[in-house]
Amino acid sequence: MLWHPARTKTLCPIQRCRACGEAASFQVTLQGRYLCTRKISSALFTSSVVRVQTFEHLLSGLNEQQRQAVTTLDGPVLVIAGAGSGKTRVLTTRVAYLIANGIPPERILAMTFTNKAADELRQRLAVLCDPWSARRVWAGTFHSIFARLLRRNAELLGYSPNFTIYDDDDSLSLIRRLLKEQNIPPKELSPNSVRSVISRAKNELVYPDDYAAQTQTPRQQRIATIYHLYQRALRRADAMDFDDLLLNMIDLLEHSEEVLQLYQNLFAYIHVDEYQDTNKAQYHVIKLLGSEHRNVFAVGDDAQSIYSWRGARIENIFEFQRDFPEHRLVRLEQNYRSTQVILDAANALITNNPEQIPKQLWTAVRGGEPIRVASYWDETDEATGIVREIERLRQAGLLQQWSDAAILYRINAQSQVLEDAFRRADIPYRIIGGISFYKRKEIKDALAYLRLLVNPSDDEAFLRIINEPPRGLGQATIEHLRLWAAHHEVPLLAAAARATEISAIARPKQAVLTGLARLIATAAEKTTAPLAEAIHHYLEQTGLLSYYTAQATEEALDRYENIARLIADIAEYAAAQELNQQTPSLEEYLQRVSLLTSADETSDSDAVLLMTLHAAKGLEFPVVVIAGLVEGLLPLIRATTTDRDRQEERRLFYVGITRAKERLMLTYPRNRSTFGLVQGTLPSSFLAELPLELLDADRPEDFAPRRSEQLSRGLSPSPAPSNGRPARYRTGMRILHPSFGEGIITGIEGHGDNTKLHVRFSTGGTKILMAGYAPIQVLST
DNA sequence: CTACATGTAATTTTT
DNA sequence: TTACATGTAG
Ligand SMILES: Nc1ncnc2c1ncn2[C@@H]1O[C@H](COP(=O)(O)OP(=O)(O)OP(=O)(O)O)[C@@H](O)[C@H]1O
Repeated sequence: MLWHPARTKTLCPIQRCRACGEAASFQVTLQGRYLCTRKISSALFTSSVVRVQTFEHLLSGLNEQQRQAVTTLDGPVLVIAGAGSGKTRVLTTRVAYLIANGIPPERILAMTFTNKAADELRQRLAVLCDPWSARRVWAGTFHSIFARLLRRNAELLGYSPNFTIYDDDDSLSLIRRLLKEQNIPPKELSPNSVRSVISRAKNELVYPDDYAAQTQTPRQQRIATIYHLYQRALRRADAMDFDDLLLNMIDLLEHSEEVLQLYQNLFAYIHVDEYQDTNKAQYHVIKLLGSEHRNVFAVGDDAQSIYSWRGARIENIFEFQRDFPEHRLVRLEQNYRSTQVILDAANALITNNPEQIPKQLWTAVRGGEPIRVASYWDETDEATGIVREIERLRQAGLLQQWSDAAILYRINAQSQVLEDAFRRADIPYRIIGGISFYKRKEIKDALAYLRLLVNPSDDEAFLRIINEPPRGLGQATIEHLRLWAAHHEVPLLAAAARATEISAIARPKQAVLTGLARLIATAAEKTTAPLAEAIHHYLEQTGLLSYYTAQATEEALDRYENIARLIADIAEYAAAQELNQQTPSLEEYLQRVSLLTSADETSDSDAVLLMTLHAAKGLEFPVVVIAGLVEGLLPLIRATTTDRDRQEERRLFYVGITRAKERLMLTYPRNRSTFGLVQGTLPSSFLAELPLELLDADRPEDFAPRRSEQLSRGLSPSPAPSNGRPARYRTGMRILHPSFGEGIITGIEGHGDNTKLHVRFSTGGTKILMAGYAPIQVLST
């Protein structure tokens, strides 16, 4: 495995850029892997007393186990440890330690879960080492790092370096289009389910041909066809979806031995945070990159694995142990985040998951405030109660700043009521994630116009804007254009430019199309104008801006403002780039935007934070409120819920609890209004899994297990989870459904969570309802 | 081709 | 309750 600088030069622009940096130290380390690393580090240790002190300084904030993890430089290291035990701190310090040991920062790879976490890593490194080194480390999410690497090597895979990244919406509308072309009505095969099947397949490394080969049902065969067409369409549009970023990275590395060696050598040290939530494809890349030098450092907690629905595999932990048998396993046992009370509650909860790796966790913070469990009449009440409690804490001086408090919930929809309550109380709040700025319609439209400048083959973008603002181009015109484009195998934009050749389209519309194409082509030409200005001008030309200003409704004005904000954002980006002496480019901006994670949206205003439990992973707050502890919501129970899902819900709750440093409050409403119909709820069964003596509950009798149950729970380590659905259905039962009205059960199909009910409604129709999901009320047996 | 009206079904979590 | 999709009238 020798280094070939000459050959790599053409493949990897990083090497060329680096030439202006510190060539000397670079060359020394380039020769080999661990041998040279050790040589360098030992040389530094012996030659410089000052440096040794620096290392001590780095290690001073760590306990013995943490030090071991940090200072094990060579070979694989796996850190498996509970919440708040300092895993992220260990990872950060270790990167700093490597740099202090003379490892060039650009040879260190660190995969984080969000871009924000990567930024924080760099900020820490800037303090621990120096800002210049911090900036050179390869830190980011799997997706964003892979996107960068893929751009550099795009041609090798048959893409252009400016390939577009399709987000969920783009994929979905593409799939919709393909279904239509195949004459499959969305009712028979929902675009959403096709997308999720394809995505799941990709996460499992199942390619279209593999998938087609293993189809069993006609439905799967249809999906296989769509999957195939979908990949072809993506390629033609010079686009990748999120999953492709991972798959194509694998392709790239397996494509040529040379490229593989290049990156195996470049990334001499590989780090993965939140390792429990990596999927098969991600692990595959880790293995490809790390199998030679074996310097792979992974930290994680199986009890915090909450993304299995996205293909994450806890099994990757065990596979790591198998594939890197010589690894050093480090366990961290001291929790530095939470009080004893909070930690005890979390530990008690998680023991209900029999499959979790057992972990000891202790904290030096004795005692702590009991966990408040508050009950409210309904969700509005609940939100008001939470806000009042936050206000009370603030007044009592127990909340230094608003942002020391976070409200967590299971689904985004829950934020609405909370938002209203905060607004009423006039307390600053901020929603993390949810419908982000970049997902708004007008922003996506504007971005679609921009995408076309960078990638003229981007058909999804073109279809998005072809009649936005309205230009009188409707279904018929679009259909003709599409047929012609398909026939001539050119992108839609190119077809539009040649619209005069399409006789099926009326003259006036041809002119509109060519005009639009010319406008885009002109804007795509290089200008000397500053980026944001040029874009502003372009968006004005498209008519998008005037479309909104002309309407003068409040909504339209809002949209106009949002686009203005987008332009301001671009200007800000450009300024930041120039500050770093880098040229801003639209390409880079668009890539950044498409790879934003929900945690990334920054703002320094002091506000109470509202986010989903998923979004809270890795964060910590002095005060945490978890809202909506209602059976069916947390744990979320759907028709398809399995026991494994239930365990994941429990882990999700575990993640939530362990975000709290000092105070934890859990709330539930006794009634929930769904579609305007009020329904009684049961408190989450998870509440009964928390030791009662740690709680300060309004109505413990609502959820606490009865004495006899408590005894039996104590005896059997893994109680069979009750599935929290008290209603048992029988044929002949009379039931009430909020939208269908009264009906009689005429048949029952399947069992457990898959129970389907055949119900004949008094209104005449017969429906098949999912017993676990449908909001059914039993009237009589 | 667009705009409006009516009916329908629906609520996970996100890179 | 709302959001979206489909159908119909202009
Ligand atoms: N040795 C230590 N001494 C003091 N504080 C520490 C130490 N190690 C970690 N901490 C602090 O403990 C808190 C939790 O650390 P960190 O976020 O790294 O834990 P984690 O294991 O990554 O947590 P999680 O898995 O819950 O995300 C942080 O505030 C961190 O600064």
